Amino acid sequence: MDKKTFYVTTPIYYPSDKLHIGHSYCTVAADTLAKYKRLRGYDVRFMTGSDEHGQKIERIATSLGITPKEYVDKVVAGIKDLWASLDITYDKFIRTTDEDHVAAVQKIFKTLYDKGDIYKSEYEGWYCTPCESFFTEHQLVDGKCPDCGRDVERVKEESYFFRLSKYQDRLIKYIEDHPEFIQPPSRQTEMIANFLKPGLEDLCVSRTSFSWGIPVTFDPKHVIYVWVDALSNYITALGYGSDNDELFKKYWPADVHIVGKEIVRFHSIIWPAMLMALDLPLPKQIFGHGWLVIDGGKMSKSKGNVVDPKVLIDRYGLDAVRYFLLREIAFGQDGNFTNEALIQRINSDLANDLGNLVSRTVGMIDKYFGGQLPAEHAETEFDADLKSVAADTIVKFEECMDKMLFSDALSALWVLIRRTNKYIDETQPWVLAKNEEDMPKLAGALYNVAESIRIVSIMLQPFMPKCPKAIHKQLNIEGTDLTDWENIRIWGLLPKDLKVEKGPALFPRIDMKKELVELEAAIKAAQAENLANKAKHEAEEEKEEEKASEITIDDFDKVHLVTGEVIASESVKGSKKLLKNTVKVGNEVRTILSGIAKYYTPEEMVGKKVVIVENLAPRKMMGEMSCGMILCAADKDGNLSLITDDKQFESGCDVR
RNA sequence: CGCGGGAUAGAGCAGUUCGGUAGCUCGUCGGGCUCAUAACCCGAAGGUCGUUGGUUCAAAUCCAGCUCCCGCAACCA
Repeated sequence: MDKKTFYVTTPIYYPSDKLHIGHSYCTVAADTLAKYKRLRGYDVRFMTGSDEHGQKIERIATSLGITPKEYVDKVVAGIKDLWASLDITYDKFIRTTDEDHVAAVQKIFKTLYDKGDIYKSEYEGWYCTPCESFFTEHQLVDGKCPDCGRDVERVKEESYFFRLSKYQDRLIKYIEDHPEFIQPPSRQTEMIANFLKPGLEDLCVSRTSFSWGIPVTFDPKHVIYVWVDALSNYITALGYGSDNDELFKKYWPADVHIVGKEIVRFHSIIWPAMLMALDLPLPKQIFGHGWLVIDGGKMSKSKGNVVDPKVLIDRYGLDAVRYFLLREIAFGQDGNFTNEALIQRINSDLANDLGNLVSRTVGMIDKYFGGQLPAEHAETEFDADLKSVAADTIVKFEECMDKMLFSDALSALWVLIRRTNKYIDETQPWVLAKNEEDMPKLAGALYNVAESIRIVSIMLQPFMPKCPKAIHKQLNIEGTDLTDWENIRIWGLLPKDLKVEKGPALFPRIDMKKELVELEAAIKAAQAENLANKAKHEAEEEKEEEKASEITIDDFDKVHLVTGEVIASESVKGSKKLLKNTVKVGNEVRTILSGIAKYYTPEEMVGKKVVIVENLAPRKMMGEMSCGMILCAADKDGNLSLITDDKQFESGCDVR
């Protein structure tokens, strides 16, 4: 008989920037669910990917002087890297630039057009020329562009529209008849009250204002806008609309689309309407998870407070990061991300409770029995309760996992871990070890602890890729069926004469005070690097614009360039970038501050014949007046190289 | 009156569906133990459950009003 299938997806992420910890959160949750379902014997299909079209990508690529495809190729490589470092076991990574996706989307668009669910009309809205962006009435801020604050103009653009309004009543009915469709329930309330009840407008599904997208086959000046392009990925990735739709037949409808709360709307209204239009079944569930918030506010690039998951993984390992994300925050709600909480979780839950439990257990078997238990065991009065807590934990854990209550599942699991620690205190192996006649009791107690650890390790597997394996190695059951879910309820499967191998600490304790300082510095450094990259993008974008506009010889004459000789140079207090240079220009001596400290030492500067902008308006920097500017060549990474006078003329020569 | 979420011990949260002695983790204090990663186990202190009013024998929970915080308002997980 065929196994039951389970199809789970994450959103496809927009590669306009590096992904942050929030994206990791969503993907780790989906991966944990996928791993759990595989463990429970399901035939799982787990998909993630990237949504690569659109104006924003086009613009970034242009500013970098590369094609959009070259740009997204680079970002996607980074995303795949990140997923590898978190052990994300996706079965398929779809890219909306994949050929088969493009073809399928074009087919879907045509089908909907032929059906009359897509029609051609005019899109009317406000247009900001400098931003090249359209806005609706609502989006404007005081009647001006929400991005740049400049005036906007009323424009009409020919566009294709999807008859979203047609499906409004069917959607309301479907959602009301299927209370499990939108999770958690508060999202359902929001969707109905906020969007469905006020009425749906038809949706603009094509654009002519940019070209980086999938062309409409029968009207190529239009590209298909994000809705049809991106949302369709969930079925095109299964081969829908291609010659081979076996996967589609097998896995659709999806069991759950895991999405962030801000895009629940697209997944619970637009996407189902599209599916209805295509006469396809709807996904069984849309789960809208919450956000990781920092200092009470959302993480955003403009605030510069995004957390780079790589930094955390490098410092603490993927197990700890995955555990923290799913334990600390109730899935479906917002939760705080703080460095303190992260380290605290690692220390109390992972190092103290779990890591130490394994360590003390294996340590005692080593110490009292030379690493191998004798086969003769005796019971203690505490055994029954430990076994019953273990049994209860399994039931609770399964219930929580089925409802995607990851945090509660882990919380339940830790009840068993603590109970096991307590069992050690109750049985007092160190006392039993003193009497020869208590050896069977001692062996039995340690055996029970090991069994409990085995059961814990089975439940841990979906959450942590590494730690359960390390435990199995220490218990000598790596790769056996003792780690399968089928064997989780049977107490006593470990060999009676269990042999153990002490390993390194699973989660070393972290010195909170010291680590906080270092971690903060590491996060800041990563953020600063991101900001610098962003600034570089913007600078290059500006350069691009400048290049485009030609200047006349008169314009050039305005800039007065002369040669000068650096006769003294010193670093500027409080600045890492600036050098204060004393420059001789003919008979004149002037002070010029220059941001080249990273590339030249003051000693190197002295004696250099440089080119300066003589008539630049003086400017104060770091408390010093700078008169003029020293010219440098800058490569694409921002490295600087002085422009010098090849024949070493006297200083003060005109440069033209 | 645009919509949604939130307000519970020093911190972070659960409990609110279907009213009935206020619970968890961390932190603090005290004790126990010594196998272990200064860990583990036990105990204690600490809350007028945002605010005002209502229903009820009984309200964190139901109803009405108010205050403050966060988010959304057509692609930020």
